[in-house]
Amino acid sequence: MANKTRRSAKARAPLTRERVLRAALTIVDNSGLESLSMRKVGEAMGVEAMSLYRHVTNRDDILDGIVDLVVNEIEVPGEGADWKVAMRRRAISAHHVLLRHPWAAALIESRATVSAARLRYADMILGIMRQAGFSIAFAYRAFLSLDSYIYGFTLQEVNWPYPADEILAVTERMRPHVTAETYPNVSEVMTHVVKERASRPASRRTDASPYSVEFEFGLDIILDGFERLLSS
Amino acid sequence: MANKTRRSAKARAPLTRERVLRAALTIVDNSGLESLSMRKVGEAMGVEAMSLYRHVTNRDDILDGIVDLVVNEIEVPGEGADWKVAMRRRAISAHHVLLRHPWAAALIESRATVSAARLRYADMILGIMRQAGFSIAFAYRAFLSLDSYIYGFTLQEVNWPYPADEILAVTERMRPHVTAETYPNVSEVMTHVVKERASRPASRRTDASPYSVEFEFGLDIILDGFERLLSS
DNA sequence: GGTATAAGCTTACGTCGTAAGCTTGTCAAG
DNA sequence: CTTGACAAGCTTACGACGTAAGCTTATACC
Repeated sequence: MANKTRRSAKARAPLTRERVLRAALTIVDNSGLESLSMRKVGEAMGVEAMSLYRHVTNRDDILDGIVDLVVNEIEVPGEGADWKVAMRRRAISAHHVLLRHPWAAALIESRATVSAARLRYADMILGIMRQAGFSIAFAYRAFLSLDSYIYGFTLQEVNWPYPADEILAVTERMRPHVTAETYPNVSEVMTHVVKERASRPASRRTDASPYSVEFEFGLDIILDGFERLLSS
Repeated sequence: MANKTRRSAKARAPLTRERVLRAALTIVDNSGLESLSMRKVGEAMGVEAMSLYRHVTNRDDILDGIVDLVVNEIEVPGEGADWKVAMRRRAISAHHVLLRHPWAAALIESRATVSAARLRYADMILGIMRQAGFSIAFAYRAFLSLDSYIYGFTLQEVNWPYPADEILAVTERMRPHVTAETYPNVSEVMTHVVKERASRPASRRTDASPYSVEFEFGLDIILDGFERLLSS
């Protein structure tokens, strides 16, 4: 009772920016970006919506905050490793992280603010390439290209109408509209994908995403391109 | 007066889905995605918001509709041309179109529905590659990779804090936070970009986007990668 | 005990998408 | 010319949203 930090009847941990962002992240991960509202975040913390404004400046600030939480989840190997291995690993890590938070790819690219977390991220990646002998101009363009690919691919992937394990259901639903007469090439690809998935081992690796094969196809083309330019 | 199609005092063209979508597109192009509301579209057409529901099913339907308008603006060369030239041209066309409608890149990728316009688009591109000797699996992956790059790059570009012609102002504003001590590699790149822009002719081509050099850097890496895989 | 401060709360405003049902102009059938 | 059906646009209303302005209350220090 006479506890130094005693609070009113309904005791609860005090609000902090950190805790607000965590609560928001949970909501967004569970129910999607569109269901993030100040009122819902408040409710999740047992607090009124307006109380949040003591700890974050507004809704956009929350969005920027959870983007940073996600960016910090991406693993960037130290500068010691071979640049190609390092770039490949961080690309795959980014891919995984963005799949774990399917709303994040869209949000990261649509936020104009460049936070400290993103600066740090960019700096590490540029550093790895510079140390490997990339010129400044080359490292800059390589970074832009590779990140464009990573975000673009993942964005398509997470917004694909249905998850990869329902691909059979999807194709069946689309079949009536996609026939050899209407869209011959799409039709051809659809049957190919279905067949190829059926024959693919249940999961190549336990942690692999359903589209990691396709992701790594483009990734390796880009990295090989860098390598060729680097040695010329 | 006794006109067969006489309308009430305040005459105006009748609503159609087409006209609603055009009005919405104008609003979004002029004032951004966030300011598209049913009420504003109605106002722009001299009509109440609820009247729109006779011609579109809801707001999402409008979004799908204007995405299709934009997708149809992308030029896809016929199947006759060399595949590499054709892919390069349509990538650059897509890039231009997405810059003309800066909200579109984010929206296209975040819409789950696959419209007829997008199916037609995909079919033409797959067709060009198939005809050039790409296997089904190869064409599928190439299409995914290239589009990931195009959308990812443009999405970063349109959300860049400031347009390219203000790049000097931007760097100056960021300088205090980005120094050789805090983020050495980003700092290095920033000075390089500023210098390089200063020496670059005002515009390489009149219709070129400010980042077309960077865009085509990654584009050519990917296309060259396809070429190498094709001939092996 | 007194009082300043910070944390959370209440109320309120303007905006949004859209459900439900109403009015009115048009035109074919009788 | 009347009738009545139908389509197009309108009115009203509801619950959700972000957040401005100001209030209350619990704690911390003198």
